[in-house]
Amino acid sequence: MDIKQLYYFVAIVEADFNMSKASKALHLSQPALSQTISTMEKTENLQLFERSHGRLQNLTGAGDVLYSHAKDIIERFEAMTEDLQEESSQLKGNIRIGIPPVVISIVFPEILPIMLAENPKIGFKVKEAGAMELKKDSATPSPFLG
Amino acid sequence: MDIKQLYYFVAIVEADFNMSKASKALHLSQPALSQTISTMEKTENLQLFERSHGRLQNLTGAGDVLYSHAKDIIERFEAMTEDLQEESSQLKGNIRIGIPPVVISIVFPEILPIMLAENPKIGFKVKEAGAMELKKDSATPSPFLG
DNA sequence: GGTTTTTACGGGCTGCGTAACGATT
DNA sequence: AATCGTTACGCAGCCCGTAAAAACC
Repeated sequence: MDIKQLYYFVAIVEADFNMSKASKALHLSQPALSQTISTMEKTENLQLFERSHGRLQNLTGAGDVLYSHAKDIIERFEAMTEDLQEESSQLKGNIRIGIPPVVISIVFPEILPIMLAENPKIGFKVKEAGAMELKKDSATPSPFLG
Repeated sequence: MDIKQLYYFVAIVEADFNMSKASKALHLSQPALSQTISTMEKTENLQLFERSHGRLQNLTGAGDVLYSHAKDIIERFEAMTEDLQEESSQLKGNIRIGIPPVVISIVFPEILPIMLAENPKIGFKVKEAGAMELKKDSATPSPFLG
């Protein structure tokens, strides 16, 4: 059993037990889907769908059990994925910022809190000094990214 | 990302960040484990462990996030597996039972309710008749499984 | 030298697509 | 005829184990 299989299974249910429809939604060939489900049923030794007239008709009892669990797990799985993507997109490292007092009085209250909130992993080190002072201190091209 | 990978990851954390130890617990070669984690980190584009001195030392922030989610998902996954195994072990079909009155008076109250409770999917059809009558009706060897 | 992790390499398994078939409407 | 599902087949990708190396104790 595998997350992907849970996705496939749920997709079929939510495509009104129509494998062809589900396979399109999954961007997967229909035989691949059929085979996956078949393998699943054999491996777990249970029947998930009621089949008749060569079509899927409904969920069996076991299918019902699987469906509710699958929905739950998928939901949590996607929550995890979301959190992880957020982590991976978060910038890390240290940024030294030098701003003259006149500028910081405008920039700080508006921009900095947002940057800090969106990137808690960044260590901001703000140095407040006159323009002359900053120029001397900084050997890097930009006063904002050093 | 995959359930199996979550298992692997959690195993490492719970083996005190010792891959060799974890690999034994997982019945998996240590290089395979190392590679899986490495692939995971690259694929998801995040670092899960703090590494230094050629060892794993601790979880990173991202690792923390993954760990809590993973524990949760694994727990639910195992709950599902348990439920499914129960489904698959349940016997299905129909059983015709023929018992003479003298026997049924003993068997029914003691055994049958248990059988019914443990196997709700079975359709029990109990026929009560004298021993002679049953023998005539049944062409099958056992009076209990036909 | 003993642990621990990473890298390299090769083989077996599996998941998938294409194709063909079978069943139903 | 059109739709739906299963079966057959071949290939690419991966997962893993063995082996070897690198880093650290």
